[in-house]
Amino acid sequence: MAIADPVTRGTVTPGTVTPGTVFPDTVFPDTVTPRSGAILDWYAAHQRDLPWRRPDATPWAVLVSEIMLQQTPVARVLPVYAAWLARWPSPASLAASPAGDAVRAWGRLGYPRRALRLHATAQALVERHGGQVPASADALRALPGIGSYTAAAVASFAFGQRHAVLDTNVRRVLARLVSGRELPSASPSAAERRLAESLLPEPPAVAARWSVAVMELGALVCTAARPRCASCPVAASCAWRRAGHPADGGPRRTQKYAGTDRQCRGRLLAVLRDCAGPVPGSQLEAAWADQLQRSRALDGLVADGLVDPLPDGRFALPGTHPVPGTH
DNA sequence: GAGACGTGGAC
DNA sequence: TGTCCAAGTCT
Repeated sequence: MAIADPVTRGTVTPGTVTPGTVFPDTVFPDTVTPRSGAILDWYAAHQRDLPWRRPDATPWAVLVSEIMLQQTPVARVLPVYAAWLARWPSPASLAASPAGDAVRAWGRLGYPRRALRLHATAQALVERHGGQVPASADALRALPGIGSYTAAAVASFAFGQRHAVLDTNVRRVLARLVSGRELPSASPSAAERRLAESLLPEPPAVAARWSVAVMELGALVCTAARPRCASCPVAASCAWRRAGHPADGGPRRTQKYAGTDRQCRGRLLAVLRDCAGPVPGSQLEAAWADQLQRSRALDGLVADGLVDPLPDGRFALPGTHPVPGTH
């Protein structure tokens, strides 16, 4: 008789299978293969205890974590995440606050437009989804700041659905393990998406767990630099390792930061964030010497909705100060 | 599809 | 010290 253990072994028949036996991944189509089983086992033993992975994490909490984690290290997210959910435990609570409060609470996480979009998403959830986070990946994808990765991640991790979750970690693991390349391409291809879907275990709950397991493997073991192959549960079947760890193509374009508009925007917004109320233009002038660049950056911040220009010439975080004639 | 968009820790 | 890098999205 067959025994179904969806989390670790798939469907096996006692007497015909011994633990640790190596099969090609085609032996158990539509179930959990030995390779994915090895990753699931590794995850069970080595996963980090992160607040958004705990059973009491709400879909809203998972959504908040996914937005904060975009391009941002876990260690820097943790304290902001905790403070954010303590203050805004539901979409409705965030929607009821001014957007500028969200930008201020975002602190120095970076890419503050994420705070603005998360606030807009909270409002959309109240207006169109009864204040709830939708379980549908398509509905999630339609929300501001939520792209294909985040939609799949929330549908998987908050609702236990079966979606290919293609973040940079998963893409790097698959590039090495299956394609024998050191690094993934600049953006996910259709072939990559098909590959990720083909590797997904069939039961939705197992697929969701597998996705987070591969992400964790990429974050802790199969890292971009100095991968810890000696600690990897699937090193034996890794195409990149078997090929001798060939280095990927040419020079990666390194993005400058010092002296850019980006840095200037960051400085200006930091002044607004660290002041309780509106600030005069003179205070912003002190934050950046180059007048032309400062003016351009400030215009950009206003255009993005991150800064409100007040009639008296001062500047404020959005929605934190009444602007006459806007309603 | 290339470029814009923050920030700070690690090596 | 400078470069690389971290659970992407939008235009």
